[in-house]
Amino acid sequence: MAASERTGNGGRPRNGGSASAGRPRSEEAHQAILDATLVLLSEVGFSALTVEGVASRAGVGKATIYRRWPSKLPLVVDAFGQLPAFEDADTGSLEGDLKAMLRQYLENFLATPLATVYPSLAAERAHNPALGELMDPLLKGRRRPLDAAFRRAQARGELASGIDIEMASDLIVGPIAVRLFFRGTTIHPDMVDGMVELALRGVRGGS
Amino acid sequence: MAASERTGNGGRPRNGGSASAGRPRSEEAHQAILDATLVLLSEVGFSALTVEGVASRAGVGKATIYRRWPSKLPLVVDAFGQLPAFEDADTGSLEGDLKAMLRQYLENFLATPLATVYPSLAAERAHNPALGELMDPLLKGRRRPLDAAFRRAQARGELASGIDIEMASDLIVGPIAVRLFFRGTTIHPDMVDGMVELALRGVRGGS
DNA sequence: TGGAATCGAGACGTATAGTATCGTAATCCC
DNA sequence: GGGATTACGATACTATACGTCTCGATTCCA
Repeated sequence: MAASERTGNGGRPRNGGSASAGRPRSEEAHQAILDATLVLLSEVGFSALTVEGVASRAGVGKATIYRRWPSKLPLVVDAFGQLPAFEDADTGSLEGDLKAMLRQYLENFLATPLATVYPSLAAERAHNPALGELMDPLLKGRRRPLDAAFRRAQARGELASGIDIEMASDLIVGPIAVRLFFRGTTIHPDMVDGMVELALRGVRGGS
Repeated sequence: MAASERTGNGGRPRNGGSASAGRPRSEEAHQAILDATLVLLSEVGFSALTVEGVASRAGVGKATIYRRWPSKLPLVVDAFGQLPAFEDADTGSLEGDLKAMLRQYLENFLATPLATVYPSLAAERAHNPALGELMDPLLKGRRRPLDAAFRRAQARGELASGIDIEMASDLIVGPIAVRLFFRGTTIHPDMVDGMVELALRGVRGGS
């Protein structure tokens, strides 16, 4: 899988364990390709991203790319894996944790052009189950600090233990995703606080 | 071919108001193109949708398509406009309204392959501002019944008048969009109730 | 009846995906 | 060291799709 090819030892020969002579794959080229992919992704977006463009920007031949990734999609998935994710913040309260993490994530990733990879991959996975399987572990990992905050809150007794954390996490992330990607709205960092409060207290609870 | 060629709004000539001789645009072709677009969209998805495929499926020439839509994207946007949206439900309570509307929308649209148009358009708009402007009125219109339910609840005193309806609406729609499009999860209609309750009462409010 | 704009069909040029083939360069094994 | 093996960058190649354009025929208006 692509995953095994980017697990640190990127410049590995094709056969992981068995005998392998010959020139090893260049780790430099590997990283240059991923970097170029991210740069181009933020410059022209996913649909205008061409493999030839990546090759040229990375200073490698096309074959060097196709030797590592079967197509443009897994390449972008791997590049996606190098993007900043949620960073755990343990402030002592659930509300504080969520606000801090969302602010950080917003400023470091969602507000950058790189964030457009997200809806592009979402669009593709709908008709490409293999892509979904490639993405899911990545997505899950990226969101882990969020789930951890909910679990800490439960441990503190701050949150009912019966709460469905997955659903709660969707409730926090969902509105931001919709605004950003579907409605094309920019989100001011200050708006994050209001959103978190609304999600925590509920629409009906009133502010 | 003896069909009545109504010069309706759909097949309007290039010049809206001024004099126009010549054969009028075929309303049949217009609708056939939109229909074929939707069929193919659900069959192969957006990225694999080809204008040639649409032309062939609709039984028209490519020029007939490009005469009406400058590119594939606006065509898909127009087709998108023909898809089922929220249907207003006035049950007497906000919770009832939301549950009913979401269930209906889920079953009539989100659970069908047609729903994949959504993330595709979201992906494109990120790097195509013109598309965003084309979509926004459509999106706003589709969500209007949802906003209306919130306003009714406010009028009944069921909901604090200070609530930001746009944000509340995002809170309802967001989790579903994230599950469906980003995480690739299917949503059982029964799950809608739990989501609405969580959004209304808040994560912290209780079970 | 003639002008105008349409129709379906498809040729055309450009661009990109993905494959295959160059000659060269790096590494392993003997 | 030397030979085998594999990767390297570069580029030619096939196939597909976009968007433009032309064709003769059709349909409507004046």
